[in-house]
Amino acid sequence: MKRSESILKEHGLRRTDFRIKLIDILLGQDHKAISSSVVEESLGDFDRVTLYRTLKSFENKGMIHKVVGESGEPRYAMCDSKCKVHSNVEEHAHFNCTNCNQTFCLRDKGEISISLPQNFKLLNTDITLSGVCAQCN
Amino acid sequence: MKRSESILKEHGLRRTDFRIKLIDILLGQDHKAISSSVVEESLGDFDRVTLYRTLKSFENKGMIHKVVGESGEPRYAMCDSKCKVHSNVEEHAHFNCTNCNQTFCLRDKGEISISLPQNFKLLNTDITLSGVCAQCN
DNA sequence: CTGTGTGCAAAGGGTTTGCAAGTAC
DNA sequence: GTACTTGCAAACCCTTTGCACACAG
Repeated sequence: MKRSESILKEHGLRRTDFRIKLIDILLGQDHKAISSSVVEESLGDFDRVTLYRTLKSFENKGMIHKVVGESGEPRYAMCDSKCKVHSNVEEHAHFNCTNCNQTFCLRDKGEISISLPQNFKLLNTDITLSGVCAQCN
Repeated sequence: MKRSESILKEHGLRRTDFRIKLIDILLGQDHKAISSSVVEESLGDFDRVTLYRTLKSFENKGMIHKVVGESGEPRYAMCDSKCKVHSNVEEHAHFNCTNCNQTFCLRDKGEISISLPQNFKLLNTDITLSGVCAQCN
């Protein structure tokens, strides 16, 4: 069984062609988060509505996580062991290259020290770095 | 001259009723970033297109900064001395309350230590915290 | 067979564009 | 008077919803 198929089975979702293709695309991104429009380019023949619904269903199952960058355009990446978005905790930071506009999932969550106003309770930290990636440097 | 008017003059923009009203609304938020829909509620009689254009023009002038949270909904806040978005550097972190959904501009930029992949060049750090604010706590 | 998934059409909502009229300076 | 602003209408684009058909299990 392909990896994409076992991922679907693990999460109790039916193994359809569309979903397998989508997971394969996401798995092929090597820790980069891509937008739905980029997914579309790779999908070839597709229905946009199905894509949206499938992404949402994957997200709900904790299979993928959504990153919303400065542009507001949502991007998606497969979750791995360091990805616990379903419990509202981002386990890694993201990096957006200002040149090629690609978004990378970093291995590191990062350590942050910041002073909050009185009586504010911190639950989650979302860190998005930007700069120039290795390819563009 | 009102503060809002002098801000406009400083940035070389004409002092129209709409702009003065908008700046007054933003100044009245006490370091909270608000969405355009919230601005609309305060504006009363307004034209949405003018609002979008004015926000964009203010942003380009470095008078306000835009924060895009997890929802992807853009929010805006007046810039102060600690706000240098026009040079692509965020000088403070943001905090989003998961209860009241308000976004606060923090005084602190925060210190972060994180390891980047080889040859990545870091230019900017965007930190968005979430949790419960003092009012909701 | 049954419930889940997909495709199509249409609606919804936020944002942008074009253009004519209005107004700050 | 001139260039900048505004208001209105319409276009755009992404996303969601409704519903009938298709298909995995």
